[in-house]
Amino acid sequence: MTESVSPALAAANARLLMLRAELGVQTREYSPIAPSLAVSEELHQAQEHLTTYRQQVAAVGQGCPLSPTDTSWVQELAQRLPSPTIYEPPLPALPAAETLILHPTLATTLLGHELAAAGRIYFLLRHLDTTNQGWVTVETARAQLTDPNAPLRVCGWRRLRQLLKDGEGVLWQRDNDRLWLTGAAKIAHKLGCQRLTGQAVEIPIKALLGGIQQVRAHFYASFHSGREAAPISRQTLHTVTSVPERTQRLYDDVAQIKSQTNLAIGEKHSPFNQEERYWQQGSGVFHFLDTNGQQGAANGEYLAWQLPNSYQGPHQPHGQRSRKRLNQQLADLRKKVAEGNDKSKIGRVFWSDGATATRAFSRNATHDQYWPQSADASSSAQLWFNLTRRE
DNA sequence: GGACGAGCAGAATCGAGAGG
DNA sequence: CCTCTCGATTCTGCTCGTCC
Repeated sequence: MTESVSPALAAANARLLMLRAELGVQTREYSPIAPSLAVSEELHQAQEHLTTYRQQVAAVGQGCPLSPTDTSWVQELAQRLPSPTIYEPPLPALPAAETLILHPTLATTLLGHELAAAGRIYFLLRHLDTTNQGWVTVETARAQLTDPNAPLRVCGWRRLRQLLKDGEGVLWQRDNDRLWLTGAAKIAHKLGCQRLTGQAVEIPIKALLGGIQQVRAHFYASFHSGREAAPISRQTLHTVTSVPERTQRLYDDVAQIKSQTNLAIGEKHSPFNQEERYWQQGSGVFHFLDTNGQQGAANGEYLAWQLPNSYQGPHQPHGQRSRKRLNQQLADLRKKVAEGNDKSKIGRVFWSDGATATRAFSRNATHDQYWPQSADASSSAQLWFNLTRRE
């Protein structure tokens, strides 16, 4: 886009470039005061609005006697004219992307370190850094995040100052008037994260603009969005996400996480295996009467027990590539610090099909392995087959 | 009895205004 | 820019009920 520039401004710009060259400061590609696309678009809309109104006035005015002595036509014209509507320019638009990429492990780690509020600021600053230069000025942050008219307004300036203090050294480094944003891998490393698990997900910017509860809820929900919908207990979720069970249920509602009841169908019922199963599963075991004959003959009696729920998050997965890259960066950072690797003693027990569950069972028969039965639309619960562990 | 949902009350935290 | 205050919002522990 080429625009004419006043000679004085052009001279001043040339002088600035010369001074920068003398000081050895690198100069970016400079576009001389061309109005931004958004501004010229707004101007164009306002002009169209004015043109339309002029046409309306001209159409109504035709046929009116233009006598300088008789001014009654003025009142008549005023009654026939449409009342002019005030042109209201649109609110400043959000940067082009309306979603941001969030790694569930990072989100839950922020929750665990009471950094959800500061984390929200971090992701919004990343969003504001449209050129990926790695920093945002404090002035920009203040204008975009605290101004009552700003589309990204989430708090007052005083609260922003507190949050900038909270995230200092972890989420960003403040250098006079700039906030240098820390990379995702470095944040994870600083917060003691071993590796990123689950798929990155796309979170709508809108989700970060509500109350802190909504933000926390979406951070929590990203954990479900980024993993398979395998059963997981509230207790395990508490361990993994640091969100108490009561709060998890609340977040389920806020972030619209879908939950699914799961039931495991075991062997045919007999007094002997009932005791055995009680011993293994505890008192959650109950009598399942198969009236429809889904497991074999109709009205067969089986032992069954309730498994933890499975959950489906509201966000779209983003793919594996960025996670692999970040895990490589994390591994590089970890090389500098000697530490053990706490591998799970149990490992995966829920599988998508019987074949993989059987293979897993053949490798390790010390734990039950489960795979889902084909879904029954009439039932609210998902039923699971299982292979029983051998002691 | 385990897992879950729901309601309630008190605690904790947040956010804004006032004043220095 | 900091501290204090206070109302609003959010979180959490407790209890009870339901389902299997």
